[in-house]
Amino acid sequence: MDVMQDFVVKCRDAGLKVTPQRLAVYKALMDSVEHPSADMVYRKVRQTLPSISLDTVNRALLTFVDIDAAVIVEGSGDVRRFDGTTGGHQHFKCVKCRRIIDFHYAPFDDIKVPRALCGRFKILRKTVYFEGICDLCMEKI
Amino acid sequence: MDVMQDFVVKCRDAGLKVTPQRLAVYKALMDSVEHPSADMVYRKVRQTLPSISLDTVNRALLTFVDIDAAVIVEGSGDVRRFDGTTGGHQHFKCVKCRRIIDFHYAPFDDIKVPRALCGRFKILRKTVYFEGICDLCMEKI
DNA sequence: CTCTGTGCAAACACTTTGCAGCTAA
DNA sequence: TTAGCTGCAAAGTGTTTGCACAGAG
Repeated sequence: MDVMQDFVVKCRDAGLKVTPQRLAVYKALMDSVEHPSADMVYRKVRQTLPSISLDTVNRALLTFVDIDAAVIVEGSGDVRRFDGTTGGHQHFKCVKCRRIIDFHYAPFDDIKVPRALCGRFKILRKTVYFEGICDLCMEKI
Repeated sequence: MDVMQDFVVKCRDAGLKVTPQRLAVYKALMDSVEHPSADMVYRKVRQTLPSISLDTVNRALLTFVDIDAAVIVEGSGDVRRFDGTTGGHQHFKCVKCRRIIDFHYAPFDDIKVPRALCGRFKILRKTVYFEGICDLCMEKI
């Protein structure tokens, strides 16, 4: 299955137009491993689409979140960062360099929602999230 | 044990001065259940200390995080919010009204860190975090 | 007395909004 | 053709920084 093709289908299903900008933003997001901010995506997209504006990138990313084609990475008070891979992994964030690293530990994939919660709220997203100091930053100390 | 007394000790241990501002900010944070932003704390503190500035509140809160007297609540791209209770509970956040609700489910208190991670990184914080739509917002739909 | 903390103000970074022209469907 | 999208510009919001003075230790 082609990732870009899936994306086009997702847009169509949501009644969204498939524009060159959206395609470029999505591609840049999917090519990233660093869980980029809007600005990081903007810089990358400009290499192929120099006329695009930061606002468009921002709006595109937020739209992707709406249609479940991306997620906003959880984190403690920092710039908003995105992830084009919407499931099947967890995040570790370095509090020094702010690098976000994916990891996958199967037991965390589908953790149980306490009864007290699922009765009262509609749970849309469940995450396990770690913070700490990464290997590279440890060396520097 | 007195919470404020503990705080004073924590400051002293860290070599921080115990100022009226810090005491007031800490008290306001501990009296809050809404996981306030700097601005929310600021408004509350001004009722008792009208001359305090937002910057001081902000700096005080960040200092508290440094000395482990508070944590920044995890969340997906939004204003920074604080919690004076540093452990023993988890957070649910409503994506509509941005309300943050504490819950406690014992199995989440001390989740296991995958071997692949703890070898490479120094883990400082482990959280389980849920997002969704809260009871009040469900009614409105 | 000394050195940290505070208040003020400005700078900064990120995000959001309004609008006119453009373009995918 | 036309509803939705883009680019530009400006405003808004939240956060950080520099500095002189004040106050805790």
